[in-house]
Amino acid sequence: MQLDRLDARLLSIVQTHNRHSSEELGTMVGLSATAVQRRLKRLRDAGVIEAEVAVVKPKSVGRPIAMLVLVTLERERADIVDRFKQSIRQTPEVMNGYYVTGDADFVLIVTAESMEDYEVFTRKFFYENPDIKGFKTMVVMDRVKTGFSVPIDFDHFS
Amino acid sequence: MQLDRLDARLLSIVQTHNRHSSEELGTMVGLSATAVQRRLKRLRDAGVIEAEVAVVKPKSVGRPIAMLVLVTLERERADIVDRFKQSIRQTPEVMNGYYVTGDADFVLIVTAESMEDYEVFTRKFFYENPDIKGFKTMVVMDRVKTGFSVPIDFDHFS
DNA sequence: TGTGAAACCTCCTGCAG
DNA sequence: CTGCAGGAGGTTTCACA
Repeated sequence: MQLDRLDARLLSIVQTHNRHSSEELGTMVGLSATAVQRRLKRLRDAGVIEAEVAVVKPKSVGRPIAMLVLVTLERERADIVDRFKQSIRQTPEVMNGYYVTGDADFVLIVTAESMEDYEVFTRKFFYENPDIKGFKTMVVMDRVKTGFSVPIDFDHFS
Repeated sequence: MQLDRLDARLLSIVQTHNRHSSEELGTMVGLSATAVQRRLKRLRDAGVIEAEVAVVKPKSVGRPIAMLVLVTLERERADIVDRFKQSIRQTPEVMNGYYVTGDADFVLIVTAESMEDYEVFTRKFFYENPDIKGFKTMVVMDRVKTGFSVPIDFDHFS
């Protein structure tokens, strides 16, 4: 799908604040409310906007701590990789999972209620999985930047 | 703020799909539309809901690739750490930044338009920063799980 | 908590530029 | 593609029970 500068500006706004009215958005980018709605619908239907979500503070729901885990598989074979991707998707404690090149095969962000809780998690998720060669846990002391705001360069759009 | 089971159920819904009508939410959790809206407003005001955002597909806006970078500082001193946190917040290419214990001091998720673009970024962001001792780049081959869904255990709420 | 009313917003459609 | 206008339905905030 081909985007123009107005789409880009709308995206950069709604990706950080999705509760503006169409009229507000219209005055911000210089369009009518109707045009804004048409464009947002187009962006949603085309999958440019993948989802619209509320961000919940983890501490408020009893998950104050997070770990960053570097995972290495026994063998980097397609079926093993796919199987591990599946288990990532099915495990709610894993908030974030990346398949990467380099020292590790996967990098995960895992939330926990406590250290003991995380320890229990590692037993079930890592030690009982024969595909996993090893993992290294780094405790997250501060989530400096969370969120998924993509930098948007307006000059790249007509 | 004290949450109950209904709040927890509302949160678990809106954190993955924030476009339900209040009435839909009401029938899902067993409340009237008005009560749902009152609760959501309370959760927003209390900061339990930190933000409401649209998730934009990075590929659609010209940022098809991502790197995961392990950063080590020259010295882990409070003022140096704080200065680096600030530069993370001010740099849009850094989508995600964590201050961690262990082998590295920070872990970043950086988006780029291309490898050359990333190389330019590393010169400006890492090599020109005297606080940085070193960094190790891992190319993200697949973003298996992105998003911010916190696992919510309903049993933990009255 | 629920109900009901009023004001506003959304979303879709048709029409015109 | 744009804006304008109309209508159905959802949101949001009141007061009141």
